Amino acid sequence: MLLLVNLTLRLRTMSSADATTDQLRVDILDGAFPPGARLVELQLTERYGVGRAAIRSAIVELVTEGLVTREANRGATVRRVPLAEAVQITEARQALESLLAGHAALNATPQDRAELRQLAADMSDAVSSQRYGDYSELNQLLHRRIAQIAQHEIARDLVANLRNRASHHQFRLALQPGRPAESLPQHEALIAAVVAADRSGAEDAMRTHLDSVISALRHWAELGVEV
Amino acid sequence: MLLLVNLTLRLRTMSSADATTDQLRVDILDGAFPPGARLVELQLTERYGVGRAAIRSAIVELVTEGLVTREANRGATVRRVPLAEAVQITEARQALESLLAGHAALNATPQDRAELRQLAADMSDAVSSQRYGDYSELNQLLHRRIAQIAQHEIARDLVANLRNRASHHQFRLALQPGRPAESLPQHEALIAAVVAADRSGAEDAMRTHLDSVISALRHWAELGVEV
DNA sequence: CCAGCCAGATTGTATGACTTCAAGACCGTA
DNA sequence: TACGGTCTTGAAGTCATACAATCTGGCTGG
Repeated sequence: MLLLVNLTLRLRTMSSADATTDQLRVDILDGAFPPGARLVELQLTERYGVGRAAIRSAIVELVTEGLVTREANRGATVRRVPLAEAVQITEARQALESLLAGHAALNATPQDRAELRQLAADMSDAVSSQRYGDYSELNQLLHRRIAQIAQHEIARDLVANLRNRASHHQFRLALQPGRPAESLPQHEALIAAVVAADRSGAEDAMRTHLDSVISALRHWAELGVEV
Repeated sequence: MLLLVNLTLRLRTMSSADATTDQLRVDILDGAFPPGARLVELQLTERYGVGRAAIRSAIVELVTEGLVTREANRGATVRRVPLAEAVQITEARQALESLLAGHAALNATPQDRAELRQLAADMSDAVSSQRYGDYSELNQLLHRRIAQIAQHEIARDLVANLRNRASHHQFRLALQPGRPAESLPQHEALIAAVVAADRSGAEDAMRTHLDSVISALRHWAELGVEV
């Protein structure tokens, strides 16, 4: 029922331009348009079967989201995010996700806490049986659930955008050998604190977790790794 | 010289559509379009002397910035920000501006520190001679300078946007009697920590300062104050 | 060999026409 | 009078087209 309402609400709000924006965003995040790819308006009108107006609208929106850059009379390209910027993005995420974790610790319902406990078990299983793809998905799910539980729309939206911006680096980092072993206990500590309604504990756990992501990124930066 | 380069760079990037976006944003923030005002595209084309496309582009951008809402086939209106949301916005600012204050403490040059000291003196003067308008401007200047000194573009941009979103409430709060007397020592502590290159001190001072803003907003919310 | 110029490609912008939608006016009936 | 449905209208949503401005790359002539 709620789902249905939600669906019709989305349909009501979604013009073809908005739908095009979403599709283009997904295509960029999925790598269909890799960083540096040119986004030529006419080509996109064919690809998505809409007019140039819709394409321009989508590009404007994605520029403000930081996924696309535009030069006057030169056109739009998929933004290439340097490692130094990925570090800043993750620092901002750290500040905001700590806030979310703290709120989640306060607002979690008994169902939420049970679900989080289950999630911790699933993550542990995935790592011990070396299903790293599953672990990566559970990882993202955890961050999303924390954000939902916190009931803090402002921070949630900002974090979602920041995650998109750095998704390329985030993805590469998750593939790093040894990362799961390092991050699992951090995630477990985070979940334990949220389940225990320990606000400052949850904030600290999230901060610590993202500290380790940041230092991994910084480590790469020092090695001169480039995209 | 640097200014000139910057200027031409802006001109190169600024199409009339982008300029229109900036003007419309300023007009909204200045109150020329108060919260709830309808933004009818045809009227705006006359006001700004540009085509409908430019107006639509501006509206799309301001929607993603959270200043404007849009309903399908109904049009755009200036967003009305409820107090509860202003609280969330300020909480997010707290998280991000603490980060900025910490970085500013690390990155400030001797010139920056001298300037900040001067700023503290000016603020104190303004309050003691009851020039509250000046104090309010110096207040904004301080936050902007801290953000510049921190050299953290990601957080700086996010905070600038958050400030815009809540500017209405922020403005009303600044007019509150007793606010300057409460916030002045907090600002002085913040400046002292940044000048002393005390990272965690600066973070704490910024957090404390915005804590007092948040509780003032919450206090209003409980009184049932509405916009 | 190179400076300058021309042509193609692409964006920037405006305009007109048409469709879709929602709100309010209008009208007929009980 | 009150209710319910239909009609009108205002505005957004979309597309096609046109033309100007600008960049790019290649060609040409000295």
